[in-house]
Amino acid sequence: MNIELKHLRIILAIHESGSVQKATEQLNMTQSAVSHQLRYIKDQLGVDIFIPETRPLKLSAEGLELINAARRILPEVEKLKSRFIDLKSGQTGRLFIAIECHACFEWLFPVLNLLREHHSNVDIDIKPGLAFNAIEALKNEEVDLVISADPEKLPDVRFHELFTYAPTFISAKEHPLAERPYINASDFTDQTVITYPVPVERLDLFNQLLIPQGIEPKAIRQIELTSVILLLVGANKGVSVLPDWVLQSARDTELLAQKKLTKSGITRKLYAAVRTRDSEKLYIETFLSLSKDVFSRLARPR
Amino acid sequence: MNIELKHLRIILAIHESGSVQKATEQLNMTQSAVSHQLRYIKDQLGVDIFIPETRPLKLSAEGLELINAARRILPEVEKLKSRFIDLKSGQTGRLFIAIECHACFEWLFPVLNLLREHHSNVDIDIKPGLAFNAIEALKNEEVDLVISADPEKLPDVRFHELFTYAPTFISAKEHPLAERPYINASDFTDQTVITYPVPVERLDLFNQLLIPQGIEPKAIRQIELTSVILLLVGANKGVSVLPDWVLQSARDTELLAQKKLTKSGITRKLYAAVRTRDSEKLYIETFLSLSKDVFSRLARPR
DNA sequence: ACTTTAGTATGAATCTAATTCATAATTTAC
DNA sequence: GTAAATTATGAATTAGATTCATACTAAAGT
Repeated sequence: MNIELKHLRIILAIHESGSVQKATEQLNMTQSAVSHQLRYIKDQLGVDIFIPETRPLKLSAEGLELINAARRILPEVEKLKSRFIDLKSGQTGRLFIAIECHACFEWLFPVLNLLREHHSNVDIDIKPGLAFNAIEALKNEEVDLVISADPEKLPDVRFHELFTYAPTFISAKEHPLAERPYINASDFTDQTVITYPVPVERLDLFNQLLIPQGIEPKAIRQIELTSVILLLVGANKGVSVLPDWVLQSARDTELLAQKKLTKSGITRKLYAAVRTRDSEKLYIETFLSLSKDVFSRLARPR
Repeated sequence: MNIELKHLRIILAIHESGSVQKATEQLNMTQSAVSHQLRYIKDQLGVDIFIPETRPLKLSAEGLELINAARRILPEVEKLKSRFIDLKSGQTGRLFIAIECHACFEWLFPVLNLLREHHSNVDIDIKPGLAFNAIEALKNEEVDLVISADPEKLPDVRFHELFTYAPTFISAKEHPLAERPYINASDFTDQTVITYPVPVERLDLFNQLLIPQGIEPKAIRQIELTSVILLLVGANKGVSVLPDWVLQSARDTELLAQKKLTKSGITRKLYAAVRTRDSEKLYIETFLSLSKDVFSRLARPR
């Protein structure tokens, strides 16, 4: 016994319109096609749905049951379909984010709060602990967006540029290096560097400057909170390198000296990586534009 | 967006078995067919159901929703299908009965009580007020079975013979006609005849004997209850004609004389008329065999 | 009761969609 | 890295659905 949704729709249309003829319109079928299908359905179920040779067509006892079932089942299917329309367009969905850049919490939190206001039907969350292999997690759909500074050319992943920033050296004002116009890699050899508690390869200072030049600082001290890093540097317990926008938006920077790295300065770009097929989803687009908004406000010196 | 039950079944089978390959068995499809369908479904819904290039196949967030929906919808459809299997076989259904023969209540009630015991899932009822056009009501599915003494040759209706009976004359023992070996039509001209309250054309006495011979009795008195008719006849308030089995099963017949009608006697047959397509339904068959059982018990003189 | 009209059923032809076969491309396991 | 298993794909085939033309049936009008 083969019964499909199409058949339920046909039976329902005939019953509600009162005749095969009238049902043809809403079904977009010819009278003949409907009639053939009606016969097929009858053969499949083994019983007459409509009492033969009556006009207007009258449901049989069995037909009534079929109608009742159709009225339970079809709305479920319609709900499913509109759910998928929403999912596809990004009215609803899931946005799990992995961040490779530790300082990014600073601007990401406000962005997500705004995003939640715009898209209350989207499940938004930051997934920690995936930073090292975030792009892989993106492909596996463990996460849906990765904040990364290292774009790759991948067929299924698209990197949307968010903004440019400059990793910037900071020290206490009384620190000897505070006199320099800029800081070189070699200057770090006898310094204690304060960093976020992540592998050094993921820090701009190391992957852009120290590792390429084979230089190691005297000591590394790992601190979680940006404000504590600023405090320790201000107290001359070490030096650090943070994105310029962190410094511009932070309070209590009057004790600090800020210097560019290398004579020409280092600049980096942050990207939001998403699966290509998610790119045009509404909440992804909103995320991108909100990120730029929030960043431009943060980066504006106070 | 076109989505059918077939598609839900395919997705569910793939997910539950873990791979397209394994799903082919329970779907009775080749791997290629499943793969083509999977692609079609993806195109229709506009999203990936399974995360591409992973094995074992892993559901995407959207795929999970689809599975959940399938698990809601498919059991409903299965329920519907097994309901129709039951309906077709006669495990369940409706048995509305029209009776053209008024005396038939006598054996019909016990039959229906027994039938209810055997088929608790069948909705059994007697529909009064359809007696004159009962076969039409049968075709229109207002009723499902008609007790009739007048079989017709119809394409969609089958008449199952139930049993033979003899319309039998009764009078008080002291009544003049009680001396006769048998009763003729002409004997009724000066009699008061007690009948059920139905049109005379539907009474055996009239349609078999009096109307063909153009004879009218002196008076007709209509009484609903068989026992009251017997009482009145016993009290010599009139004569009557009832089926022999009514007389054989009734108490208080010692005051009555019973005579056959005409020299050769009149016999009639009762039939159960059902729509041909219902003929092999279980509860119809049970009805027929129970009717014969009950009748043979009733007709056995006590 | 007969004729007309509207609706329904049906067979053959046509068109569309599904399936198969053969084979390529991927992925996993060793 | 190679072999084994799984999945994807294109072309050919098959099955299924639809159309067209027309026959049939039931209701409405004369």
